[in-house]
Amino acid sequence: MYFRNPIPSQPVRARVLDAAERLVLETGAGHLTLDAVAKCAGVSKGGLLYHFPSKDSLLEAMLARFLSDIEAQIARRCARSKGTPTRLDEFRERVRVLLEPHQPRHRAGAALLAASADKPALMAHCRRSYREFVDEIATLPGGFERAALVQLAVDGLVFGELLQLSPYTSEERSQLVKAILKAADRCGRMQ
Amino acid sequence: MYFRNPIPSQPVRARVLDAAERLVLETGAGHLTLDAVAKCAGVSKGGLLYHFPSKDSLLEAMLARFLSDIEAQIARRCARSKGTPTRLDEFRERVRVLLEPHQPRHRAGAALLAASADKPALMAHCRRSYREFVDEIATLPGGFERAALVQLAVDGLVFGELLQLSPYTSEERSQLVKAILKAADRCGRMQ
DNA sequence: GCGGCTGGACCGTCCAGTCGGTACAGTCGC
DNA sequence: GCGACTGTACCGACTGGACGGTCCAGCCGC
Repeated sequence: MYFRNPIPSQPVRARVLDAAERLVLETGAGHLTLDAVAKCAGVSKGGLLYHFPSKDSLLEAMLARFLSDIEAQIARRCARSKGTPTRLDEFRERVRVLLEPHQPRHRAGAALLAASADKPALMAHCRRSYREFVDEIATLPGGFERAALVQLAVDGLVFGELLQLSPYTSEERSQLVKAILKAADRCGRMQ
Repeated sequence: MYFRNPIPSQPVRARVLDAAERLVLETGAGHLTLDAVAKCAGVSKGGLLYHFPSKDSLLEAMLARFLSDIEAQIARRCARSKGTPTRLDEFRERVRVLLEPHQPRHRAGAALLAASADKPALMAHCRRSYREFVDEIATLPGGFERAALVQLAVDGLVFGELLQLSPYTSEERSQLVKAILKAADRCGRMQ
């Protein structure tokens, strides 16, 4: 399993993962090839395959980084505020993290597109992770439904942008983000 | 342009498009190959290429069918109810159509994944179509924000399922669908 | 001089698209 | 009514390039 490694030395790996994400977003998940990634990351193909022995392992690493990055960012943001964070705090920070404007947060979501196109089986891990999250938000005062609806809206916006389907101007987008955050706040209130 | 053709004779074309959608969902957009589509549709490769002279044209046809199918279904559902349908009626029917349980509505959404993976430029057409829709819902009594949020939740649920990321049980799903429909109804009321 | 790391030539497979065909229905001059 | 010809639908071997992955010869810090 490539998920949850002790994180080998960073620089090359990180550059490769960055390159892979960029390629997915700029050329489409179907054009994510090892040669293109190597070129884009400034590594030789041999070098790439030394760090990621197969394309699958690259995809797994992309997903793993995507998941751990989100958690790390949420933790960092929660730590910044005083006191121990509540479930609601975490939920709100997650929404904020996911909705951060385009660069570079979205780049990470590219991992989902790439995995789904190339090896849908890899999505199982993310689905489990999503499930744990859903189980947690179900304990919010507002209940499962309210929080899940907010999360769905977040997903809709993010996926729309990842697929280049989102038609919103940046003003409309920030208007929507504000509305979603407000809805997230309501998840802390009993209904 | 392959969009908006006078619709050539159906049977083979439809079978091919069905096969392409199935392949995307079952094997991932990256495994949508002409040979696989031909085999799955029970046509020879030459036969396939007679109807769709290139892979791009197949993708365009998938998108075109996806878009026109949605409109057709909305129109059919609106026609079923008495009186001339209002904007709100149309909006609600759109939500219902998109959220119809898995088969075969989702199959059509596969077109989005395939196009985004293979030829992201094709998404522009869909984005424009989405934009027109957004402009329309902005005129609902509840305003742009409320309706857009509902639509985002719809998108989130659908894309989550297309990417096999959605972790919801079927009870949870129908609970969420009910909640989304209720929210759609609120779009008809002044805020 | 050894081991972690990099470079890039090379290989077999896969894939989009080509091409030369077959089959058959229609039609037009005669 | 018949043979020459045309257009439509379809077939599948083939090709050239791309792609994932292998192999091995270095390079450089220690």
